[in-house]
Amino acid sequence: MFTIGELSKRTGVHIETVRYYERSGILPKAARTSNGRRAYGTTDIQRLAFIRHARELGFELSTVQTLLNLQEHPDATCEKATQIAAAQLVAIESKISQLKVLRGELKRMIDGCGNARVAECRIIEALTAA
Amino acid sequence: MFTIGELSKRTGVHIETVRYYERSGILPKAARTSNGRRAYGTTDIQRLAFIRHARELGFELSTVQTLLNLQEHPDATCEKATQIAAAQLVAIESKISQLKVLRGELKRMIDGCGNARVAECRIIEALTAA
DNA sequence: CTGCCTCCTGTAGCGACTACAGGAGCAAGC
DNA sequence: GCTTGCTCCTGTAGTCGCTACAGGAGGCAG
Repeated sequence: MFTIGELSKRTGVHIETVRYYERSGILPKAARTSNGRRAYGTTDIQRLAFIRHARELGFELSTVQTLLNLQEHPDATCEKATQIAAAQLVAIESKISQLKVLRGELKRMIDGCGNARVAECRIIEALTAA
Repeated sequence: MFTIGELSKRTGVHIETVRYYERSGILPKAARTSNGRRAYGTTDIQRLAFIRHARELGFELSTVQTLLNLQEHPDATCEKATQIAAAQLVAIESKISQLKVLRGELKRMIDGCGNARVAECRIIEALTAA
């Protein structure tokens, strides 16, 4: 059993975020020591690490909740998990291609700008003319 | 002079967003007709289109504000604009490469999953083991 | 005159945190 | 024994950029 600070260090999740997770129900209400402090065990580390990794992959908290529910039913088929991951993949790919368009536009703007006066600035112009 | 609805249609910015922009100071307080409705002119379309385009490029509203200020001083050098655009380019590039990493990880997860039971699911496993 | 459309203000909600304020407990050092 | 400083607690409000109401007024067409 260790403290919230320890849990935070071991998972890289801020203390306040841990408390937020508990409040929003994605982490169960933590056990308490006699003096009212939250006490965590290895199960909690695992769950929090799962959440963190899923969040890093861009899953929303509600989706992470679904994935956690799946994890707790090892005998079910993992169709749903595949479906969720596939949807996320599509979302990420569309975000990538969208960002690439923006990158192109920004590059053109910057290249076109001779660092002269604002009046002739390609960057401002590009935004104005849009 | 036209209404907020007209302005909205012409720029593709939602009415409520226009009012939000006014509230937050990035658009000046609109002129009003005798019956209290907001009245806009071509200058407003231009400013709003500028904002919209800049937002689409991922600039934050406060940065858009800075760019608008620049636009209003045509005789200044556009160093600052270049600097802002360059910073945005860096941010977008880092986001792209980060997303590519995630894409790779998601792909591997999905490929590894044979749609069997959750217990053997590569997706859940990948998240758990992280 | 009855709908219906647009507009108005003001406030609250979203997602996922983040940042306090104000207070309690506990260990170490003087 | 007392101070200092650390971690912890709760509760609330702020962030960003909208978005979504509620509740009401004006105006036009059938």
